[in-house]
Amino acid sequence: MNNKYTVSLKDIAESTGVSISTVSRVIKNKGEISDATRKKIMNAARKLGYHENRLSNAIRTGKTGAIGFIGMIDDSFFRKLFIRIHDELQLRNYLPIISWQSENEREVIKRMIEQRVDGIIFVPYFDFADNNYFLEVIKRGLPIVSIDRKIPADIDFVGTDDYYGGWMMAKHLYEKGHRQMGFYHCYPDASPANLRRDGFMDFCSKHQDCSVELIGRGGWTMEDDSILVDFFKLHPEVSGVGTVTDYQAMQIIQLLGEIEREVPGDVSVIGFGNVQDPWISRQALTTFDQNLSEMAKMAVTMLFERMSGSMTNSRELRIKPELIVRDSA
Amino acid sequence: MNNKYTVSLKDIAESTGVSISTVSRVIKNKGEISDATRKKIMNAARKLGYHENRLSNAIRTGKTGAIGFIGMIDDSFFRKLFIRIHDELQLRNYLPIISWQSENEREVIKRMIEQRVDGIIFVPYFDFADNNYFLEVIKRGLPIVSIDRKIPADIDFVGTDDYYGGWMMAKHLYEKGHRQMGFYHCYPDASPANLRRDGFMDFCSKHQDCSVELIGRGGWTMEDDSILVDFFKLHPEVSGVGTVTDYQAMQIIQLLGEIEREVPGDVSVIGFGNVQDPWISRQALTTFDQNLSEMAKMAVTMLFERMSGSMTNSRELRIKPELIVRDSA
DNA sequence: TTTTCTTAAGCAAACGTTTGCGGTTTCGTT
DNA sequence: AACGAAACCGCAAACGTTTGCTTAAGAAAA
Repeated sequence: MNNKYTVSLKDIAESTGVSISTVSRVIKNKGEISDATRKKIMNAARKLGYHENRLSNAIRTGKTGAIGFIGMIDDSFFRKLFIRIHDELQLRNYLPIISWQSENEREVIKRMIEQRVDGIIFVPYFDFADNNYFLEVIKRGLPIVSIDRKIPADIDFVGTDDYYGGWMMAKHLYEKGHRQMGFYHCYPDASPANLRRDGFMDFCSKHQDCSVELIGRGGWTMEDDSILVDFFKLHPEVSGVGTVTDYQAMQIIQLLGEIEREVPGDVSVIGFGNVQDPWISRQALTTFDQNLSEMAKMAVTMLFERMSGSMTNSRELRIKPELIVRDSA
Repeated sequence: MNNKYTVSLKDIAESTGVSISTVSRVIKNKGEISDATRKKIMNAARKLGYHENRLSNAIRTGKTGAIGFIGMIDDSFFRKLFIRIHDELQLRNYLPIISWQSENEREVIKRMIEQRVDGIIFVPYFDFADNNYFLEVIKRGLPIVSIDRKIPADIDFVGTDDYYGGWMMAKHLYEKGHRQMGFYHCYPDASPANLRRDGFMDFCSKHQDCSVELIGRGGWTMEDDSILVDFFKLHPEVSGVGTVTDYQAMQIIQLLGEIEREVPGDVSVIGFGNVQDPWISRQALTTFDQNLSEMAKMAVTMLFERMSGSMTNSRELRIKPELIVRDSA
């Protein structure tokens, strides 16, 4: 290292007049060292401000102590997920390297391999199409686990049981007496959203006295209020509404207020995600908790299992979301 | 490396029958190589899936290509800041290693030094008290820049001109005709919040026809609605309210609605931060933009200047926030 | 044919560690 | 006094690169 601020074993060795090996043994507390030299070396190390050099160890052992996290943390869900993953990694004395790219993940993965991360946790932003490079990387054995959204590759996966969530959402509304349902669905390309919709629709199909209508078209947030307004003009009988995210649910509740429909008096609304940002609303939202802590813990556990080489077949783990009944449904 | 999935120059050399040096020269495009061997080596590299090894280069040059980011990204402000810093780093082909710790930052800094990051961007969570270890690290020359909150150490700083922001906040209300002001202040330990308050109060003091009252006590969010309700019972004449964050502003606006005071008809409210989460509110908020892109760019620029060793004295840069007039004031 | 020049590619050292092996003390026993 | 054992510590190789120096071979010039 030509950095003036990094201190090496060599520096300590030279300042104390012993060999590098001896210094290493003292620092690592291995082998037999006399008390005199041990003290001498420890003092020098403290004085010089020595810090273990993970790089040179990484070069020998192949373990950098860094995990790559690929995923945009703009969204509240992904951010919370990342925070918990960070905490799990911190417990294991690992450090996360995080990056993302809007168009494709190729460059980011490449860059992380260059940095020799020990494994990658991958949260796809889109449903994944071009995965040639990805497959190539996996084939060579880089430990990877993906979260939330399954990609067409044979790798470990941890996510929410979205279909179950959608099903239970409809079930709850049904048990509360609602028979005319609406499902607000705006994520045509997102498999978790599609699964929730499928669960919701399937429950309704299975019950003859239950009807369901799809609300919405468009993108991630509900920019165009008229979609919902028009829907309720057309279907004034709908009294139970399921959504894909808490944000949608909140927007819908606010909009319903503006067209003089009370929640949950006239219409019940259920969200998904249990985001609970303190400012999101003053109306306590009935929603589904995705148990992010569990997801994070399982993802990291699976990654480390794969890093230790103990697993062979890829696994898929879907955590059941938990209904949180509050005031909106 | 004992990882089966990493490919070294040696692997390429062995598979093509040339020396490691030759392979290196081909990969790095340095020195004179015959077309035949160049092609042979390039093909082998592609086939084996070679990726540059930053670690072994780091061990020689002292440059890892990784930057440490220390700061909790729970808050929307810090998250957006981090996202922009990430983008700035990505432009320079650097990767961020991110971590934080609730109690103190000592362990995190230590861990990042172990990882031999080339520099650290530090966003203090609290106002910083115990900085012995910190100073020690800085003294040895690790390039650091801190953001948003100044810490008692002689390091580069980039932040918002908070005092100016508070001043302009009051000025805008004043120019809109308000003479009875309130300032909602709930962050006793946060210097940016204190500076905004100071600016706000000072403006009011400088104008004899202008009175100001401090609202609030407590933590980060306004858990206790009664604080505000009581305040307006006591001071019904207050018509202009400044706050420290957009979240506070939004909560206040919502609460004002509940006690039948119209915004901005009866009371004007200004936020700070221009968070603009799409779900934060349907009421367009008058607020101050902190120009996060500029902050991120300047922080990274300053860090790289220091990394290149060109700067000596520490610098302090405060970016003026920009008033964004919308519908709440 | 011999010398010089150019081109192409290998050798070896260095970066910071760890660790098996071996070497040198020191001390206790006979 | 001589021996053996234990305690302590250094040597050197290895991890993957880069790069100045050296070597080798072939071509051009003398």
